[in-house]
Amino acid sequence: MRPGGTPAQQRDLRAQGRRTVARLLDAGLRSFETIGYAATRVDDIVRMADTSHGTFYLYFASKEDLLAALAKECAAEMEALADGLGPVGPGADGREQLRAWVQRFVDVYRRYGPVVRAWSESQIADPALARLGQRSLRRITSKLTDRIAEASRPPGIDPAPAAFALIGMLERVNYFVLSRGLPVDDAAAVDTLAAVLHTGIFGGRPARRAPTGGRGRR
Amino acid sequence: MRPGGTPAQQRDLRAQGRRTVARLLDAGLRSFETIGYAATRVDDIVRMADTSHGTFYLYFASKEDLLAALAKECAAEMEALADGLGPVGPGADGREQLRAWVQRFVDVYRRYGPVVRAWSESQIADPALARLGQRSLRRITSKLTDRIAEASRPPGIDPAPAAFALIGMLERVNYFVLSRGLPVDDAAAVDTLAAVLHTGIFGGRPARRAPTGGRGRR
Amino acid sequence: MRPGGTPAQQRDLRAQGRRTVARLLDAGLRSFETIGYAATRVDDIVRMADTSHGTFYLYFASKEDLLAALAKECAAEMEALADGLGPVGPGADGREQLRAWVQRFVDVYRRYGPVVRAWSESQIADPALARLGQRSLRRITSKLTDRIAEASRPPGIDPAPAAFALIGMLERVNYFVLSRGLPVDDAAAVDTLAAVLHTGIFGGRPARRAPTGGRGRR
Amino acid sequence: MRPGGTPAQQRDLRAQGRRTVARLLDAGLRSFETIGYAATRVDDIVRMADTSHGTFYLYFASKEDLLAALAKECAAEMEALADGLGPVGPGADGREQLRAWVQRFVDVYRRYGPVVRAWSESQIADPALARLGQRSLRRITSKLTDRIAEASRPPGIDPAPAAFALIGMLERVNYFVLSRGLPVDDAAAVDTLAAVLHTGIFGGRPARRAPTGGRGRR
DNA sequence: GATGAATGAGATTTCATTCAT
DNA sequence: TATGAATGAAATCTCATTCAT
Repeated sequence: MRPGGTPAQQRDLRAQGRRTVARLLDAGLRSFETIGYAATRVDDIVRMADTSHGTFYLYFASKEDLLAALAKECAAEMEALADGLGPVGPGADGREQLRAWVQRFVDVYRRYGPVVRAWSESQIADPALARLGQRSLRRITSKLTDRIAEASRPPGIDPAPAAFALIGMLERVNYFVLSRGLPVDDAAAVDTLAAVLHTGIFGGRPARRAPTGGRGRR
Repeated sequence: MRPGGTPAQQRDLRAQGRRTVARLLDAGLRSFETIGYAATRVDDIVRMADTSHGTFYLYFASKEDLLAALAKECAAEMEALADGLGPVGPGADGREQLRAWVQRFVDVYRRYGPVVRAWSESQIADPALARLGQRSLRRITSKLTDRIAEASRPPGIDPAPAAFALIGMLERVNYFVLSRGLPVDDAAAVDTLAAVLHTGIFGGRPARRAPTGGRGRR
Repeated sequence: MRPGGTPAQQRDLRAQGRRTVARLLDAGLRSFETIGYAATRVDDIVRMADTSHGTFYLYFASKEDLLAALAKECAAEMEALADGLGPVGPGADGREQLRAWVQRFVDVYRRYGPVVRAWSESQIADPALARLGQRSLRRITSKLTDRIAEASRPPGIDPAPAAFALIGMLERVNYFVLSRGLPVDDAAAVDTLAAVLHTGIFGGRPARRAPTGGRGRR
Repeated sequence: MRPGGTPAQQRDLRAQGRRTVARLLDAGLRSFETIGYAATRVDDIVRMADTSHGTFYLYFASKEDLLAALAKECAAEMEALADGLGPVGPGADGREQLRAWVQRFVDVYRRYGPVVRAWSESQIADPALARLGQRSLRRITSKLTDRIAEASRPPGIDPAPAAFALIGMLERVNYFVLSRGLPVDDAAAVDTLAAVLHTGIFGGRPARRAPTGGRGRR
């Protein structure tokens, strides 16, 4: 659990060491959240984790190594999420299932959003890390592509770009709403996202009468 | 036209100076595109613009100041784009109109994408710049919100989050496809985006028979 | 003791760190002495202290911050000096006491002269530093003003400007004689200063034996 | 009149050129006054003189060259001032004469104070300029030394250091009172300075009854 | 296991001076 | 005579990483 960076993996940590690793990972995540990966200094992380520079390098080979550790956690979560999406039918239950899945995405993103963003930021960076990201993104979109392809999707929808549209829409709306404090109600956002995806991508029939929405809140 | 940064605005430039400003802005944009804002050094910019550090600081107070100048241009383009979207009807012409608009977004983003991304990256950074971004985003989404609200949208769609979904989806797909070399055909992407938005957000009727879609991915 | 600059005060230093701070302070003082504050480069200081730029900024925020640290030491010394001046009587013992005090001023100035001068040089610069200087000067002159006011001073002497005259005369003569190599004997300078101050400001009677004196009024 | 710097002296200026030189000299003086010589940028000077960098170097070889031009003016004034001090008698007329002379010093210093200070600041700087300053200081103090030596000075007063004390006291008090806004009345300062010098250095008899002082203003 | 100290390469920024018009 | 543009050497400052205790 939470294996830490390269140097940490070459030893077997005791309880105290594992706690320190966790503190550093959390501090990194928090700082990436607040000021972004690029702007985060190792000093910020160790101050937040209430430890020292020396200790940081006891467990991580570099700042990027810590990002990589977080990224592995994040990739695992995201892939599990993608795998958790079953076939989406056109009816009300399909929509409801989609809604639940979007909600799960929100939960994961609330924790790992900073990592996802750091990933895009650190454009070329470490090739190994970049490959990890691309591989993960490919797995996720390929799973989604399959789900879209098998659905009774409307004409004009090409499954591959639609998968990118799906994941991109989720990511950005979550970013806008969670990280910036945008003036949008969370529940309404989840409902709307599910509706757009269902109707627009999975060929869902619009809900007869919207139990929650339709009143056009602003 | 292309007013340059803070120091440049306090003098009135001659033709030569204006040319240099333009060269620096272009070089900055190109470098942000290639290696990202964070990774770009002032040195990269001046080498690309074939001038000296001293000259850079004659026209811009800092790298962030250059970003701000580009951001103003970008905000103007994006707001014009938003204003250019007329009412979207549910029929084939509504869909076609949306497709054309998405294509225009692609064109603008091809130029200013790096700025848009830098904007999110440089999270809190300079407050004035952050405010500019928020104001601009608000204007754009508010315009889109109006268009969505007046359309015969499907139930379950709340216009405000839908506007964020719209712009977020466009932004990310363009980023994936344009900036990363993702394995998606451009035209198919535009068609699919237009279709998702039309059906999923503006309550458009699905096209009778999809002329472009259905052929799978590449 | 010797608390260092702003960054140093936010941590608690160990012995090694305190030694480094002291080395930097001494190197700064020496360089200010030799070539003046304005002409001193951080590079001069770190070379003299046999350390690196990085280390300098570990303990001081800037060259000015180091000056401020020295200034605090200097202000404390100067204020202690001012407090050490007792009532000055008109007789030989008053004169002798004044002479001893002037000699102590010389000793303090020999160490902190460069700081005093840098203080006036860096005219408005950092407002906090300027305020510190003004406050200190006010304390010193106010103490001196009191001593002058209580002495049997000659008519025409207003204590407040006289205090400035006293401190100004001491400062400049020390600067001329100590820092520039002006052709004046140190002991004669101290004697003369004490005599001028005693007779001219504190209403002292001229010394008994004197080839030119003896017209002994009062 | 106001010959300008080295480059200017190699041409003969027309009216317009002479006006520009004067504007630059004044701007320099004003800036030295406000923020000091070291902190003054050529840019400050040309902006204040409402002209350009190119023009500056048309008339002055460097920033230091402008200081040198001002310094020559200043040295001439100061030496004339020193020459203007006649023998100082011990009586009331001697004191009055001294008072008038101190007042003339104040007038000169009000204009050239910044130059005097820049002179001390720019410690080693250009050797030619340094020599000019030392020569001028020597002339002035030597003249003053003679006047002190010939006066019926009190015992314990060595003329050479006394001359430095005299000029140093005048300089600093003027600096404190004129340049810093110190809480001292100008007229009282002049009276007090004259009294201190007369009694303390020139062996003057104290005034019978003090017209201004004695009540110990603060 | 943990820490504060130190480093130095590299990035940013300044500014006196020269140049082209 | 005047100007804005350009320069580049030098100065300041940052920060990931290593080291000694």
